[in-house]
Amino acid sequence: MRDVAATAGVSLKTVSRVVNRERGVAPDTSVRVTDAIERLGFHRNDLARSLRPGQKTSTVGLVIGDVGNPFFSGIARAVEQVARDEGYMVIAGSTHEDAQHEKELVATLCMRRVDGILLVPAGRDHRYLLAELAAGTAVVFIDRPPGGIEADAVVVDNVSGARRAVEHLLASGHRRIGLLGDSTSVFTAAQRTLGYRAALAGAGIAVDERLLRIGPHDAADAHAAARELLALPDPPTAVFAVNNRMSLGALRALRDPGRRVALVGFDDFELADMLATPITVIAHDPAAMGGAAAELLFRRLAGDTGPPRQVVLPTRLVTRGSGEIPP
Amino acid sequence: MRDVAATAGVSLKTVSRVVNRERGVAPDTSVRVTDAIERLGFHRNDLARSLRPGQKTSTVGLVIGDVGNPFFSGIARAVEQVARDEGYMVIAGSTHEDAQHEKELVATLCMRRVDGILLVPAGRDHRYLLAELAAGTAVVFIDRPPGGIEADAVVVDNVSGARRAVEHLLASGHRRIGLLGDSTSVFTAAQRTLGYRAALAGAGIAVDERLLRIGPHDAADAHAAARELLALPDPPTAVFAVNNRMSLGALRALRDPGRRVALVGFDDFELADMLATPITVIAHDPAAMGGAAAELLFRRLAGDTGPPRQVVLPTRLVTRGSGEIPP
DNA sequence: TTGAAAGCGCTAACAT
DNA sequence: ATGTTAGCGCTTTCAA
Repeated sequence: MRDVAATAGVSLKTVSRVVNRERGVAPDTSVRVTDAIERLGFHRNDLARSLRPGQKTSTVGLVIGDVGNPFFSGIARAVEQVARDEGYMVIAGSTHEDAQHEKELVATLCMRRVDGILLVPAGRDHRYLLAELAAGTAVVFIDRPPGGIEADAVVVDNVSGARRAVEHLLASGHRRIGLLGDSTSVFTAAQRTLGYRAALAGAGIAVDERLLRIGPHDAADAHAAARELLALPDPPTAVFAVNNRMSLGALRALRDPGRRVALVGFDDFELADMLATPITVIAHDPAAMGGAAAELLFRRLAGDTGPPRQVVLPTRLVTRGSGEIPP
Repeated sequence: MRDVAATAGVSLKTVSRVVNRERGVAPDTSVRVTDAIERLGFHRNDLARSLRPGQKTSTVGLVIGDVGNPFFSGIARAVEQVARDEGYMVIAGSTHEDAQHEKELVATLCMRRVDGILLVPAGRDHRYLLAELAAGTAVVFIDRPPGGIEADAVVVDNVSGARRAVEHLLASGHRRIGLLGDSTSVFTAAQRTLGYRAALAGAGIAVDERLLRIGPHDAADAHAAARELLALPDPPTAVFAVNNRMSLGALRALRDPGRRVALVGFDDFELADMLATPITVIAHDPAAMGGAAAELLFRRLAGDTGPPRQVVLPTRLVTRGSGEIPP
């Protein structure tokens, strides 16, 4: 910037004025400065800029489970869109569902002085965020609520969605319904398992714990777990998969044409309607969730200081075939 | 940091030493400082840190087409992984295949002083990067080569992959092969169209331009275009789709069970093997591409100053059924 | 082992 | 309409 000033024969402040489009610069001076900027290939250093107190970095942090998972990339897409409209950039990182990793990512983002953080938490205790919150960093939780602190959150109605799924299977006459449950440390998976239990309880059916497969975390694990279920002496006639990875695993295990096992999955996914047996799902909208969270964050950044808000998004049952297979 | 120094009763520099784990600090002094840091919830300001000349920001920029597209999110995932291992964060943005948008994103990243940029370019002219390159910002192109400048690039062998796809259809006896071609402004789509033409030329078949649908850009466009193809008086017996979005569109148009139209798509995708008719594809590995590009970038950041390198990754034909349907 | 002073690139406040 | 000065939070000499 100093070089530009020297080249244009003006002071630093004048260059600053031109760069930031402040008014009160003579047209010809402005042109001289613009020329110098062009000639020198100058870019304002936004790091130095945001060093001044009271300045924003115009950056938000996004912490998700895994960019490679379409559920999370759907969120990321929506967040990026909103951020872009607000003139913000997004720094993103994946936790791979590791609480320690989540903390490290958040710490790194704070050192980078992001104005706000959008967080799909992996851990359950977020008291480590108290200092940041107090320091004025806006934080909005996505998909899973905060633990140990009060903060904004946008989540899905997991329990009733899962309950709905299982009730749908019960309505078709299923009585032995398996569960592919992901790791209990994943909040949504735990909630959906509760919904599963609630539906069975509501129908007066005792839960057969042998039909529960808690623990598998990726599609390959889920595949193995689903095979185990089918290999039981008295296998389930239907399966509820708590998320898209579980559904994928289940699909591969269930495709054996000899047996017709019903399947309902939580999370919709691309091509679910194009499969040999189209998949019935509890659908919700990751993009809407990401968008709502981003909107909430920017409202905070714009000065909204109301009490923490919790937005709960609805789910809907999409029947496509796999969930309507009779026992 | 000043507060920490005051609280611990030491100088700024001593705090700096402790924070950066420099040696030459008495153990008890170090403890006092660490306590103060803890008590004050202090985080080093990495922005200020990287303001000093010669300092890195430990940040790389990633410019892709669209995080929501699994092809790009596969790249992003691999890049993030490598960056993480190197202690870097990733700032990402999507161009939505708009050249102007690409330039703006790159400019923003430069203002944020990223150490390097990984770029899936939307435009064809990258001379605007010359100043940055000269200023020492490392740039690696992904999926599409640079235009007008010399720079590292990791790409896929598009022409021969596409040629292979079409030759596979020709080998089954197809003579009227439609093309779903995406926008010509997308480099890979253009290259794959060349491969299509080359295969037909090699077989001595004149290209029927009415079977080419150039222009559709998302799956919905592709769906409409595929329907147009099928509605022709003399429709194609096979279709080559130049990328995953085109394949998705084609799929939905072709699922009418009454007619059996063969399909080969460029880009593999999740569940391609689980569809009613499993899809034959020209597969390659977006993650490998992203990973290789990131490795190359970090080698540059580590001081490698060799001539620009171009890495060309192979493709492979994966036959699953849709490409083996006879005419 | 510790500290003082200078300065990175920028902008806010205050001249001129 | 333009310039001067100070200082953001840190690290880098250099000195004690």
